[in-house]
Amino acid sequence: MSQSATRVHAELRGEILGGRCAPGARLREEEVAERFGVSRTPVREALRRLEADGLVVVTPRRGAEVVRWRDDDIAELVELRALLEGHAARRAAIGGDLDLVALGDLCTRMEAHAADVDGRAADEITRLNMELHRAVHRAAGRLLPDLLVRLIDVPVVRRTFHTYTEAELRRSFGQHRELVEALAAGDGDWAAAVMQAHIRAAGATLRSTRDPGGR
Amino acid sequence: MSQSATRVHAELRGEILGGRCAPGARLREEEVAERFGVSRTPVREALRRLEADGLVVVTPRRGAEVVRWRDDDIAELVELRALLEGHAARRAAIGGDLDLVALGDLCTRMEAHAADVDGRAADEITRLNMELHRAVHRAAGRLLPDLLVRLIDVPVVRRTFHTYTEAELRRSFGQHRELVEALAAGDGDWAAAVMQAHIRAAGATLRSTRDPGGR
DNA sequence: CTCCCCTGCTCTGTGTACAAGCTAAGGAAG
DNA sequence: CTTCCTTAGCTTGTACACAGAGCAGGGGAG
Repeated sequence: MSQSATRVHAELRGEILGGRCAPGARLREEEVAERFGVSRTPVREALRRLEADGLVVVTPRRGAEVVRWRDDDIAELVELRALLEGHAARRAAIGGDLDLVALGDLCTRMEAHAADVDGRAADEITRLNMELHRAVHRAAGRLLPDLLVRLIDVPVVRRTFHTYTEAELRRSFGQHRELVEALAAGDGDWAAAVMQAHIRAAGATLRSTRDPGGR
Repeated sequence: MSQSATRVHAELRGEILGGRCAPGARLREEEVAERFGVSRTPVREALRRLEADGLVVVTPRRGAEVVRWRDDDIAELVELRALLEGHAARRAAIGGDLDLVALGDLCTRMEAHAADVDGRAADEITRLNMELHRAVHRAAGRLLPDLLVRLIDVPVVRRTFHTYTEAELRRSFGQHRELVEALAAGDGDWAAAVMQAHIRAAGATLRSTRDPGGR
């Protein structure tokens, strides 16, 4: 949209996803405006877009505050991702036009970081992973990507790859390879199944990380 | 959020959904502002919210214009609704707490309008129908309703019940009754199947209306 | 001592003014 | 006659100012 508003939106988004903004923290317009060196107008627009992304909740006369995620929400989120991304994989395998070579390249680049998960590699893996998923979404339709925006980059996702064990990481990469293979074969059911497993496995890892003792 | 912005948003939303705004029509901020007797500020916010709803597309230096729906989009939309609403019905049947009496009451009130579809009844049926679906969505989770906002009240939906034959209308109402029965029985698969059929039947009616000769 | 009311402050909601960018139309040159 | 450049108009993007609604803190009364 605008220059400043877009920039503020992206910055705040990064801060929230990166955990640098505590859940429940209030985002006062003037404070944010001063911090970014702009007026309140673009800040207001940025906050509204964050609300549309589901990252903040804005109450009529109280302003915006960073959304709090409950455990129930996380579970529902994994469920919906599995459903929608599975559907996306099926559609992409059947009809979507996607660059299989580029997808394979993404896999290769992710696997190159398999050794050093502890360093900055996790961020890069997160980025590449998101790029791969997005490519599948785009191939699946026009409306689907916009729907998934509210689900894919939720706060917790940001930290996911940091907490992966090497075994989990290899499984994840293996599923990526299998997904590409299923897409290449044009097998919708296969692609959907792999994607569902992929998402649910990530969900399980996430759950064990946040709640080590089980439920 | 605000008073004026909320009002303008609701009004414009109604105009777009009601077909009083032609697809592709540009919505200039000052023009809208003058029409509603407010300044550009709340209008801007209303337009951004419409963008979040997927009802307008706003291009950086060109402003907002009413979204154009292609036939492909409609098909994808029905697909996604069937997927997500089916999921919602399953979740609602299994765990969600919903007022079954109230749902039955909604069915009764809809059926009362079965005779005169031609009059103002169609609008009332649309409203009641939406209320019933929303109740199921709410019972299914916290994130789901927000996702479905972008899908449920798309322009074409508005005109749906006007074009229903009496037979189609009866089938639709019958499916509502069956859905409530499945929900009462706590049978997730049953509820999901009925809902899927319900959505896809509506999609078929929609398709035959827009494209009488078939594909 | 406690509870209620009042007052002051803070923050959002809205109005308005200015600046920047895009589009299109008109004129001049090849 | 065609094409490119320039310029003018329109529309959005941003900054700033004011008004109104909550909320908190303090003071007074019971």
